[in-house]
Amino acid sequence: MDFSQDLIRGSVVPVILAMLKDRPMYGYEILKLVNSRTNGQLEWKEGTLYPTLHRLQAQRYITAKWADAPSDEAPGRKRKYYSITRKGLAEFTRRTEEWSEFSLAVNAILFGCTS
Amino acid sequence: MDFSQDLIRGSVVPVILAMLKDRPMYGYEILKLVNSRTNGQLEWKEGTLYPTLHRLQAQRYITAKWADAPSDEAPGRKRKYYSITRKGLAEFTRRTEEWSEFSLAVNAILFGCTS
DNA sequence: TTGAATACCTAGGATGCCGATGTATAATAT
DNA sequence: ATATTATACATCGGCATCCTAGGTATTCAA
Repeated sequence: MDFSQDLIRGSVVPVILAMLKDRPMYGYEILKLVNSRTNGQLEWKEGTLYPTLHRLQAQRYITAKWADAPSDEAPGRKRKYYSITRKGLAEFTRRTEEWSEFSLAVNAILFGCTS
Repeated sequence: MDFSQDLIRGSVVPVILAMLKDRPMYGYEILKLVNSRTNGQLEWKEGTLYPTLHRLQAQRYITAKWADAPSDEAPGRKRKYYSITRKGLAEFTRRTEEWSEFSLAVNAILFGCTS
């Protein structure tokens, strides 16, 4: 199944924040992890991810820091690591609640429950 | 809770098709019913609904027919009733399945389940 | 008769996903 | 040696679509 752009739109920000909630990550890593965590169902494009990261940074939900990749991983490579801020954590909570209520409302209509 | 536009976008078409699956309806009716069925959580604007109905009609997912409102309901009023087509029904099925898989994938990331 | 509710409509602004394209380096294959 | 792939970052413009703001017209209650 290849999800429509309109579905993707609503999920990019909350999913990024959810990823960074656990630990700092770099863009390319997020891209691959979202892909593998959903068995290729959520397959973001780079043209979607990178501008979104910059936007979240401008909104102070995340911070960025260039650093060397660990020498036992990818020696000599530079990566841009993103971390979630306190403000971003609050936004994550808000977005997650929003998603929960939203998906409940949509499910109620799509799958009956007209009681 | 006031849902973001990005969340709304993915749901408008499947929800309309779900409504019309049961019976023909007119635009204003859909607007009010979506609102009440979700306790005001999904509150579409007219500028969202009407262009979408026209688009769905152009795509042959629904058909439109002007008719008088029932005399015991709103005598003298004209309404534009929309019905779902066979093609629209197939699209509804496709969209509903897409939504199910999508929300599962998003939930998996937002609420852990990293197993 | 004034307002609200019903019932339809569109134009244009704003937003954001994606295809295409670009840069650069490291690892791998031929 | 050289070509290709994978890693890792980035931007631009096209396109779709949600919403604000405005419009028309009718019915009904205050």
